[in-house]
Amino acid sequence: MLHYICNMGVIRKTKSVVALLNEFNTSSGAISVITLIDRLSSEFNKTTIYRVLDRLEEDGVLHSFLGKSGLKWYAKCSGCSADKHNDLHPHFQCLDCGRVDCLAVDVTLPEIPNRKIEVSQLLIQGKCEQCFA
Amino acid sequence: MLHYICNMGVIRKTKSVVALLNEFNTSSGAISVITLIDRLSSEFNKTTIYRVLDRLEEDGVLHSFLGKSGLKWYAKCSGCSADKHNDLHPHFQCLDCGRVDCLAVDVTLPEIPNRKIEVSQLLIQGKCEQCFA
DNA sequence: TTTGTTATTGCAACTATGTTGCATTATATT
DNA sequence: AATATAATGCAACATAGTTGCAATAACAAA
Repeated sequence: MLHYICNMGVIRKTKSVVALLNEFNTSSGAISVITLIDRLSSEFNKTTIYRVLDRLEEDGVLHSFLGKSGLKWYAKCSGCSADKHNDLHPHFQCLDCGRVDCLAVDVTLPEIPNRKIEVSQLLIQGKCEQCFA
Repeated sequence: MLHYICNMGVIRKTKSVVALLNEFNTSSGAISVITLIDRLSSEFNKTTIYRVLDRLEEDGVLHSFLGKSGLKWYAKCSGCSADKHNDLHPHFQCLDCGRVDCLAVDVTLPEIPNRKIEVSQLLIQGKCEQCFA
């Protein structure tokens, strides 16, 4: 059940951690914090949800990014650890159904003279596979 | 002085419009809404500032995007009108000084099968020309 | 210049997302 | 079982942005 609890550092296997990991294991794609709070706020305080997500991100289990309108989303990391983060893939948000996915695609950033690139965030919007009829 | 008031549709030349356009004419680069409110809130209500920025964007005078942490930024449009928006350039945010600029660079988006791309937002972060010693 | 239309503004109250401090509880270690 | 401390809940707070509405200002037309 807890596929992602392996080398989780200082994270304890609490009910909220289990419940949140379960959310990400039973659905592909990314989930917004708002959605998680909607689903779990009868069981857990929203502060707890924010903090557990923080910890899971620190440990490389999840990664976060901002969707359109600045809301925070989380998704399972593939190939990330607490040491190294592979967050540089783009995210795709469907303008019809709202679904958000990680794209397993390499982005070639443009050459920018005299600047040092450290992070990049690429959010692509359009119609997803289901809504693109 | 009012370089950008030309074909402004239904926009009236009010004091707040003049003041906001002046901010963008006296500085290159993008300005966050928060900064604009800081600078102008003794003269204008923040609601007014939000609404004028909205209108200027609708008219193609400014364009907006979200910086890191989801804050809204505005910058002068070059080559935009109320009809057509050329927002697809990336934005660069300096992690040292906080400065944000539009990059005059074409981005080649990756090919994504079975999806229709409508918008994309690319935020690059690192060290800007000044801070990159 | 005056008048009339309506776009624009200020204000106050509100919404929504996210954060903080602290006392209490639960987890893992010994 | 005892202990150390990570994790939680709660309440209060912080911040960005929005809404409704009455008052005001900009512009066009007379």
